[in-house]
Amino acid sequence: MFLEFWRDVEALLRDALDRCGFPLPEADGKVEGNELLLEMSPHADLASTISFRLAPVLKKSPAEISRRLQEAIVLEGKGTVDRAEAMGPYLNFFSSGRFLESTVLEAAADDCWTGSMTERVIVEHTSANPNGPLHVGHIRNSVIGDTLVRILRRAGCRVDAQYYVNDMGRQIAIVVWGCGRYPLDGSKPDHAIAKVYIQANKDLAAAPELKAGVDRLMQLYEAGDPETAAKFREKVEYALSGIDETLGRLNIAHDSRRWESEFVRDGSTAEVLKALEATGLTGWEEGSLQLDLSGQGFEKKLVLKRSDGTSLYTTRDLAYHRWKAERSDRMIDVLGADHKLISGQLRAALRLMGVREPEIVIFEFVSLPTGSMSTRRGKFISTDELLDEVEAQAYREVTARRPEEGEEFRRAVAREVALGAVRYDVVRVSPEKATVFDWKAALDFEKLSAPFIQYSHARACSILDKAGSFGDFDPGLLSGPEEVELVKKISQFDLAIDLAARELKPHLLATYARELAEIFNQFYRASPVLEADPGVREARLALVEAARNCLRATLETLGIPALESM
RNA sequence: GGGCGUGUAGCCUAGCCAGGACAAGGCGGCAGCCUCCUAAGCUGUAGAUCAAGGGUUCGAAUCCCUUCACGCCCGCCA
Repeated sequence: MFLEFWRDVEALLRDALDRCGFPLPEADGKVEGNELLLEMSPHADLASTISFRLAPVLKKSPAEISRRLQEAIVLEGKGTVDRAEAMGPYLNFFSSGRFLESTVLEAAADDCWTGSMTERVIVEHTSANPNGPLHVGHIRNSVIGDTLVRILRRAGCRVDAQYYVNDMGRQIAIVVWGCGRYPLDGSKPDHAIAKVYIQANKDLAAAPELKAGVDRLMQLYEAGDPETAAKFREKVEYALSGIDETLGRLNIAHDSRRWESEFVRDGSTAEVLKALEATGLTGWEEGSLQLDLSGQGFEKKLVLKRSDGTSLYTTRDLAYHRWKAERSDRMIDVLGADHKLISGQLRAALRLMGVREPEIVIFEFVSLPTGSMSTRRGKFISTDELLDEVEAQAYREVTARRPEEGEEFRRAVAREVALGAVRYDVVRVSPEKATVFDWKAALDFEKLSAPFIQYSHARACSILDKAGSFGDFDPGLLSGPEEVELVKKISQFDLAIDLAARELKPHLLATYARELAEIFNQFYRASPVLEADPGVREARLALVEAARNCLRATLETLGIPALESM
């Protein structure tokens, strides 16, 4: 679809540059992959501003360069391109009727939504400490991570979504220690663990001498004491079962878990330490092993081993990343902004060891109107609570709109609308923006939201359902402006996926989804389908089918259920 | 104090990395559209010195410098 059009335009433009004897603009290393300066434009299907770049080199006006290029373009054999026009300094390209027709045919056949990437990718996301439930800060990690997984799969990659289980940290030792003092009540496992964790922290704050008990647990666990290991394993698994349940409500599942203790037990953490010592940049300070990263631009030394001999999160993480590097072509970590510094140090240390560095997607924090969240202090809105509230609101909405439907239908719709609303609300904002959680916005199901997109899909389904089967169609009859716009937007599915997959920007797909739904709704309003004249009716039905398939593929890639009725 | 990030209409956000054709959406405001395929929809309208100041450029929301505001980090926590 659109990527093919893009490649055809590139070929035409390169060829024209050749004919004119014009050079490619200086590749200043920044324009990588787009030295022809092609961009989306409201004035064309694809536009180039290359003439501006060439003007000082050729000592000609941009308009003249565009005119010469247009004259030099030979369309022959490029079926997706209809024409090129020099519009002042700009060079505008327009897609052909044949391109639009084949887009409708492919999309209606529902077999054009997977790209051609083939890399093996490991995406690590969520990886929350198993010391309590996911809260509304964590879901940003989970939703961005899972959406990236889905986008990369859609692009063609083989993806392994991993949860890195922090079972060796102090937090977990505190949980295990706390469980020795307080029973877990019968509530949802992750919530029950949090209660003990919060109480244990209070105890420790009140009586700091108790800390020794926690330290001792950490040492025993690191040493591999079987009884301690069983306790840790049990509590962590218990918390994870609750976390998994919540993730399930969000339509998120990991393919595998890696426990950080694995990397201590199998000796790879020790190997990493050895490899780092071989760089000559490590040293012992006050009994702890530290790595000097000043050559990599980090002032602070990185502590690799505590003075009591136990390892630290970062050291184990280095072993984990070495493991991942050996098993993937791309590895991607989704991390909160608080990990910016440490992940930079991690990359620097990997560089020193000659291990490929991960691509890191950093997202800024979600805070409450009253301030930042904290599991330790019990100050958070849990994801479960959020989903419950949104679901209740969705239930009220669907009951008001579809009173004739049964309880089961309304419950099911409410659940899927709520899940979609929460996911979309998170994914639509670019990760580098800090956000403040807002109940009112979370419960708003209007235009800039998942239900808006789900609704478009349901409308398309409704039309197709009423139409039943229909015969051959001529896509050439789709010439109204709303029809053409819709086809063009459908064709851009592969572009949206490709861009989001290469740049790891899931919010680009959220934007695409909104635009697609919006254009479908405009088409819906302007173009009767079932009552259209024979011929036009079949063509429009095919377009509705194409749009339905595209909406469904887009929603699925966003992890949002594509409801057929709501 | 140092590092990183953010600042776009009353509110939330896209665009910024790869500078170019009128700064794009949503919420809220105002005005319309259901004898017609689901109105969770569609149409119109008002609302922006793109934080401030300087610079680079034929051209800056976008690049550079300074300042201000907010967030995060600077732990033998994760």
